Amino acid sequence: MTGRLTNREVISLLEKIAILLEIKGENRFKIIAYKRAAENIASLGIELDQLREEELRDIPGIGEAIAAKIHEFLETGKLEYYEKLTAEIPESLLSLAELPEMGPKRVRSVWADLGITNLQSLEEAARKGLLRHLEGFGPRLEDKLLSGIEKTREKKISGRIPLGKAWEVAHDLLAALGKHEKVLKISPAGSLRRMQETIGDIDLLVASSEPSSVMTFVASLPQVEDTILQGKTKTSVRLKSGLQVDVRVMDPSSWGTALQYFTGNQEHNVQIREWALKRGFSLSEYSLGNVSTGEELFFNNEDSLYVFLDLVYIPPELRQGRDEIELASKGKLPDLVVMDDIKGDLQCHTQWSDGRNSLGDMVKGAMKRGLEYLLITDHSHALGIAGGVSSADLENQGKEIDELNASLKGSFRVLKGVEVEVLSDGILDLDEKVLKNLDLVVAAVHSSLRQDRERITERILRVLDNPFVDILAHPTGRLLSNREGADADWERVFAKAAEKDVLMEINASPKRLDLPDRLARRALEKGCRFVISTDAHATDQMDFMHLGVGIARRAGLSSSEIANCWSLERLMEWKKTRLSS
DNA sequence: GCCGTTTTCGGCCCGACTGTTTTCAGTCG
Repeated sequence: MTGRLTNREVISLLEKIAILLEIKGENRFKIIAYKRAAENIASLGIELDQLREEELRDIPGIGEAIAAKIHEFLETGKLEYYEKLTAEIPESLLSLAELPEMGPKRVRSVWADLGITNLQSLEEAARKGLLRHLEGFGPRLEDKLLSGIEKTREKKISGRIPLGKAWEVAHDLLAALGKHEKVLKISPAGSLRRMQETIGDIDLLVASSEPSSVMTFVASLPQVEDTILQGKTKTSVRLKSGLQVDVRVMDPSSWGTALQYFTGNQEHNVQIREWALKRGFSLSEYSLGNVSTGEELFFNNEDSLYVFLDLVYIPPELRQGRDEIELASKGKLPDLVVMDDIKGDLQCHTQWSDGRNSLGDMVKGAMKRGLEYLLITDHSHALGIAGGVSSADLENQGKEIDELNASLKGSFRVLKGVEVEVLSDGILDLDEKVLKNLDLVVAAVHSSLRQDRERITERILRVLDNPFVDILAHPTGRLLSNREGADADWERVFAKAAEKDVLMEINASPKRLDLPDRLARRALEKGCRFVISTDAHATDQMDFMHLGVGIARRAGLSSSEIANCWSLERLMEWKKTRLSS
């Protein structure tokens, strides 16, 4: 056995195989199979190295051949098939395939005809004007490739951005577009609408009978750097921030099919179109065509389209190309939590530690957002960087909270809490006699996240065994596109959390989104219950709640499983029974 | 290479846009 391999490494291997096979010119369905397998692993809530080879085959899209390859790779750290493949097709061609406009055919072409195997030699050939002589190439493409190479070097082609950031950008664009008089309807689409944790580009769908006018307007917006492409119904622009925005304009009569198509994901769309075909209908973004009669059916909303196809409406967050169509056909989709279900926020910070606003302001912020209760959870003192509170501070804060509650006369309830630091051995930073006086206790790991799996797992399990801990904050500790989460054995963590009824947090901070949806789904399967918390360090950050709700919906969570959807009475009753058990 | 409410073999979504063409291939989603 070599060092452990993560799912990420298996996904990367399968993706590389797919691209190499494309360059090789293999059967395209074989290529799709590798890509599908990689995608399905990406949304898996369990580490592959915890599964036996037979169990790998239970993952959709993974059959005998790919299971055997994954198994070999996990066991030996190598894959003979891959080594043979790269002996035939140079691995360095993968870097060419990452360039915009360079797909497998063109990569093969420059390699086979000009012997080009890396970015430098491609750039040289383009500068010398050698590429334009290849079949299907020309001067325009040569220019595009050169600028693509340059942008890649300058890292100007932005990678995926966090969901929260994408919503900020989209919000402005939607507002601007909404003012255009020819815009009849407008909606976010794509991964943004599906609330995926990171977003590659922003997709917007517009209904209008004058597409060209709308698209010209889009290209003229002040945030736009340049127009990547513009056709009759579709335009893509790059913003000054580097982010790409795709706008598709459709006739309002096609709104239902168009929004369905443009929301995806790709795999869900493939499945829904196959599902429609089995029923004799061909689905496109324009309409649903009856294959035998040629009759076209139009849907002005998504709901009626799904219902026509003998399904119930599938919320965008569940359109992941998993088992959602099968569940929808049986009416077994979960009843997903919605923003209106949220009654309180169970993690926030004030000026008592590293928050920007006073306790009173945070309470006002929560009331303004229609909440009924707010748990104050300043950091405990071990987290020096955050100016954490001592037990004496907590006592004084408690008095402030009592006074606030007295003045609020029951219209809102401020709850006493803390985000208590978990030390490296799993011991808490505050005494039990302090913790037991609080309404709810949130425990969090902020340090030594890089401990090996056994050690960090034992550490978290010890926290879950502590009878005073009610909530485990941001369980993995990851920071999106910045820091990987802890490598804990989540199967054991979730089993223990379910046993002890410690609530798993879905932290809605755009930097975190933790638990991630794939792990939250797994936790749900293990019987866990949850909270969705903003972790607000200022009043405006209380608006992060919708991001957390999006992640929860992707995980298939209902309000009954989320403690801050409960009434205050039920929440406090729950706490009481925990203390007495 | 995967998969099964037409199938264990023969299928495996559908269209926009660009640059190269002179009717289309390649890329992208």
